[in-house]
Amino acid sequence: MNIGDVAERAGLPAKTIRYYEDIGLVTPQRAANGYRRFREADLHKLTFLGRARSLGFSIEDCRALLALYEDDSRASADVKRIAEDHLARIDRKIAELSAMRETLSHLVRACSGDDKPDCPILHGLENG
Amino acid sequence: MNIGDVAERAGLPAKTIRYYEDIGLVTPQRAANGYRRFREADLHKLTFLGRARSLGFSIEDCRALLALYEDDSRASADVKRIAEDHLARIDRKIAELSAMRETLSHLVRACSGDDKPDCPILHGLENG
DNA sequence: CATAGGGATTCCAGTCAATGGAAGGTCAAG
DNA sequence: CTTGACCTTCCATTGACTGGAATCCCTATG
Repeated sequence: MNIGDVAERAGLPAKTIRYYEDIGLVTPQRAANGYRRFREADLHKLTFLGRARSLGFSIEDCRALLALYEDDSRASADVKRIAEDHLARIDRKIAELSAMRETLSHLVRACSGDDKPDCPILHGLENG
Repeated sequence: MNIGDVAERAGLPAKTIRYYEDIGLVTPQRAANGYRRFREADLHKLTFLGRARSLGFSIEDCRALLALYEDDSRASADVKRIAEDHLARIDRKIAELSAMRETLSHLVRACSGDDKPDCPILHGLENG
C-alpha cells in the first residue's frame, strides 16, 4: 500500500501518517522509488493510533499503548493504568470546563444584549 | 509599577505580561532605564485579561472583549455574542469529552487489570 | 568603591500534534 | 509527450505561553 491507500483505510491524513513515522510510531518500508510501502500490520497500527487519539490519549500514551499492543506478554494492568490516568485527566478537564460554563452562563443570562453599553459580562470580568 | 508588581497584583506571570505586550494587548510606558512602567489602567486591563483567559476565552476573543471594555459606546449585544459563541464552544468541548469518557470508562470497567495479557481496552482500540 | 542580590531587559528555542505550502520526483493514462 | 494524480522532503505556522541564556539596572552592605 502507498500512503494514500493506508490514509484512506485508516481514516488519517497522509500528512499525519508521515508525522507518525517521523516520531517513530510506525516504520513503513520503502519501495525502490522512495515511496513508503505499508503492510497490513502498519495499517492495523495506524487504525489503532487513530482510535486512541480520538479518545484523547496523548501521543506518548499512544506510544506506550502501542508497545503493549505489540507485546504478547503484557499485563492488562499496565494498559488499565494508562487508561485510568487518562480518564482522570478527562474528568478534571470536564470539571474545569463545567466551572467555566457555570460562571459564563450566569453572566450571559444577566446580559440584556441590546445596543446599550451597560454589560454584566464586562462587569464580571472587571470585578471577578 | 514595574512588571513584578503588576504581575503580583494581576496574578499573572511577568513572562505572560511581556507576551501580552508583544501581541499588543497592553502597551505600558517605558521608564528612562528601559523598564516597563505600568499604570493603574494597565493593571485593570491585565486583571480583566486574566479573568477572561481563566474563563477560556481565546486571546483573540480577549482582544475583542478588551476593545469593547474600553469603548464607552459599545453595545452589550456585541459582548454577549462573543460570550455566547464561547459558551457554545465550551458545550461542544464538554460533549466531546463526555463521549470520550463514556467510551473509555466502559473499556476500563471491562478490563480486569491483572497480570494477564488479555485486555478489552486494547481490543476496543483495535476493533473500534 | 566594590560587590552581591534581586529584579529587569532582549532574544531564541521548545511545547503539542499536527497542518499548510513550496519545490520537485514518479507513474499511469490518453 | 503531456497531463494530472500521486509521492517525496523540508520549512514555517498554529496557540498561548514557558524556559533559559546573556546582559543590564538598582540598591544595600562591607
